[in-house]
Amino acid sequence: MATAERLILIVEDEVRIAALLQDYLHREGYGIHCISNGLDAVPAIREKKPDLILLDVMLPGTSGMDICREVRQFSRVPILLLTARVEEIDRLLGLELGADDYICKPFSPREVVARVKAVLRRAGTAGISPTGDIEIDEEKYRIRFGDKTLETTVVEFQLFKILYGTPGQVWSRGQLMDKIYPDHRIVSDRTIDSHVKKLRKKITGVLPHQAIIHSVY
Amino acid sequence: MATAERLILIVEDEVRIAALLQDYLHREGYGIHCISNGLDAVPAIREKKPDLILLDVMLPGTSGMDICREVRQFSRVPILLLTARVEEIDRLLGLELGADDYICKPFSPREVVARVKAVLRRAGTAGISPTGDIEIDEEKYRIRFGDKTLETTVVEFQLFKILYGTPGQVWSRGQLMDKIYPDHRIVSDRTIDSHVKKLRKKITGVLPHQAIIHSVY
DNA sequence: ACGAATTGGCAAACATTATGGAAAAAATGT
DNA sequence: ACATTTTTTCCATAATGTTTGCCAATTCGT
Repeated sequence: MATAERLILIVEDEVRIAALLQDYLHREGYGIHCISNGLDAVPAIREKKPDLILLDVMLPGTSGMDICREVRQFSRVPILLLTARVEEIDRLLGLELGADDYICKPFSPREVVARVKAVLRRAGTAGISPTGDIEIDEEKYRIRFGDKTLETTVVEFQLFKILYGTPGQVWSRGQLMDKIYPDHRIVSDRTIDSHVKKLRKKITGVLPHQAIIHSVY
Repeated sequence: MATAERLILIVEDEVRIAALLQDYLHREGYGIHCISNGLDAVPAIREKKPDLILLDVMLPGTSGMDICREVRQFSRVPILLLTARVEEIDRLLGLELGADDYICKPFSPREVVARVKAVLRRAGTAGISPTGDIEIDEEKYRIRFGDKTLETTVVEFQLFKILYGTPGQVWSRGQLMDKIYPDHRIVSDRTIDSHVKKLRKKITGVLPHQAIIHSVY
């Protein structure tokens, strides 16, 4: 099954670098959105809901580290930090910002592309989940909570990934449809309901007395 | 009831990295054995029979990939590959070495620990049988399970080797075709189905009530 | 409290994928 | 060339997944 186009948000003040990255990543088939000011980053992330963020550490306005921390309050979207100096990486690692990878300048665009791919591939599989013990198997469409495993179908799996990746966020049926169906296909609202229902059922079968997915009128 | 201590074999030439890993993993209660030379790896694995192997890809002596392949000929012990560059992962994934996971340098030791735990957990639940009771005869296309022997045809034999060498991994029909037919010949998908069917039949004839090959819808 | 709109749940219709049987086609041995 | 085995294709059926329509339950605005 094909996946929807991945959107990458680049937060980088040096225009030339941003353009270079945009160029390379676009060529790889990713959708790109660029931001040059740190202050605009968080609102843009909330709105665009990108699949991955390339985040410069040194920014006018806010620090990339602060943005990283802030984003982690409401989203688990993969974040790749760009930093000027190698020595800094050690420090960043210690800070446990919740970033998924780090790249040093000067970097080759190819390397960035490679890391983006790597991070996207293992998005979810890495055990960096704040909630604790969870593991997502992209190949078998399995989700493990602690010692219990959930077998899901493709649609349910995608749905879970979307919702899990954006805790506390509200999605409309239309938005979910756009995410799940790459071809902007139109299906009935009931379809989403149905999948949500099945997913809920499976989740409560494993985590009883714990409402995971909430509805907003 | 006491559990036997898990032994982890680290194959890494950079002493500082090896020491770091040893330190962290030891603190988690694992038994550690370190090897700095690729040539010593396979004999050590045969002798120590570790529960997991942390294997550097770049090694003096032999390549980690070769070691991985060689080990998979006689054991299904979980292998975690360490690699220097992200770009390399793409290549490694394509090679289908039968490794269980990949980690890029620079990695945080915490991440390694997390992945080690994850891989061991998977291996534990998957009920992987240790090396002993199986023997593969490349010449006569025979596979011996304990005291029972399986006579297979060439295609069935290849199929078995591929699947046996990569436990838990999901293969598409196309991937299997590429593996089985070196000349990139194109055959119908049903062909793979058919061989899988026959192989299953032969296996269940010898190991009843044991599903070995699973399908992912 | 009431009607309108939204959501939840179910079952049936529909679509896709897997499996097993059988037979054609190709390869192999005698 | 013939018989035998193996590989491949085709088909019918079963199993699994997806989507939709319907109606009850819930929520919202007035």
